[in-house]
Amino acid sequence: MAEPKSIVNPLFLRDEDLRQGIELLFFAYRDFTARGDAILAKQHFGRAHHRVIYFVGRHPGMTVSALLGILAITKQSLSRVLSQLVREDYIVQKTGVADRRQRLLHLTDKGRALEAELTSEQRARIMAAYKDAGAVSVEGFRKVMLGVMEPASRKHFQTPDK
Amino acid sequence: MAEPKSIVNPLFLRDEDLRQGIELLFFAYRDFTARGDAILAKQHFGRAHHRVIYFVGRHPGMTVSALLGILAITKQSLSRVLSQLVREDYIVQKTGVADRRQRLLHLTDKGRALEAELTSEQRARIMAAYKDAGAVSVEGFRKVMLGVMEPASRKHFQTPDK
DNA sequence: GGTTTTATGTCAATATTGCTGACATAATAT
DNA sequence: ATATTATGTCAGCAATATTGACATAAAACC
Repeated sequence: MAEPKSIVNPLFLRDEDLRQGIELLFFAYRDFTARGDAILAKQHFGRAHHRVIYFVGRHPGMTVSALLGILAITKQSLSRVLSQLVREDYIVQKTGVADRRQRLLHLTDKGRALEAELTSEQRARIMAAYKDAGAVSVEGFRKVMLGVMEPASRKHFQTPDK
Repeated sequence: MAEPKSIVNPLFLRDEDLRQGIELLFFAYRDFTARGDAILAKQHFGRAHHRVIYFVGRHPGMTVSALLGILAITKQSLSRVLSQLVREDYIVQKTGVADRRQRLLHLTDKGRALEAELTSEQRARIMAAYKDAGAVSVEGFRKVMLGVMEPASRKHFQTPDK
C-alpha cells in the first residue's frame, strides 16, 4: 500500500490527526462545562439556564428572537427555562419602546451575581489555557474554531471595533 | 479608572477575548455535533450512541470500564445506550480471554458503517478547518484545547509513537 | 381600515440523556 | 473462604430538547 494518503495530505491532515481533533473538541468542551453544571445543579438549574444567563448578560436588552437565534433551539424549549429565570428573579423582561411586542431581556442583580459566578470559572479556565499557550497559539485556536463552526455562526465574531 | 486590567494583562487576555473564547467553544461544538445528531435521529439514536460507537471504533476490544472512564458517565447511563446498540447489532461483546468477567467491545459491520458515516462528516469538517488555518494554527488549537481540558483528560492525548 | 405578519407565550405529548439507589451474578484476587 | 472487581439491570426522577397546535398583541402592509 505504501500510505497513499500521506502523499496527498500534509502531515497535520492525517486521519490520526483529524480523529485527535474530534477528541480534542469532545474532551475540552466536556471539561469546560462540567464545573458550571455542578454550580447550576445546586440551584436546580441546568446548562440551558447558564446559556440564557450568559447571553443575556453579554447582550443586555436583547430580544427573545435574538436569543433564540443564538441558541438555535425552539421557543418552546427556551420558554420553560426563561420563564423559570424570570419567575425566580434572575432576568427581567422590559417591553420594547420602539416595538411594544418585544420583551427585552435584562439580568437582575441576582442574575448578574450568578452570571459572574459561572462565567468567572470559565474565564479563568480560558485565561490559564491562553496564557500557557501564548498569543500565537490563541490566534491559531481562534482560526480553527471559526473554521469548525457553520458560516452562519461566524457572524457572531465579527469585530467592528477592533 | 484608566483600564487597570490592560496594564496587568497582555492584549490577548482582555475580558473581551476571554468571553470570545467561551463563545468560540460554544458555537464550534454546537455546530460540530449538529449534523451527526441529525443523522442519528433517523435511527432513533442520539449523541450518546454516537460517542459509544466512536470510541469503540477507535479502540476495538476495549472494556466497558475503559469506555466509562472516557465518557465519564455512570454505568447505568451507559447501559441503556450500550444495550440498545448490542440489541440492534451495531456492537458485539466478546468475553475476555485473560479475564472472563470482561465484555470486550467491538463494532459489527453495521456498526462500522454507521461509525464511518458519522465520523466522516466530522473529519471533513475538521480537515477543512485545519487546511484553512494551516499547520501553525492547528498546533495552537491543540495547545489551547489541551489547556482547557482537565489534566486527567490530557492523558488521552499522549503520543507514544509520534 | 382591514388583513397579514411578527414577536411572544403556552399547552400537550414525546424522546434522549443523565442521575441516584439498590440489587445481582460471575470471576478474579487475597 | 472471603473480598473485590467487572458488569448488568430495575426503578424512579430531572433536565433538555423536539413537534404540533393554538392564542394574543402589536406592527406592517395595501
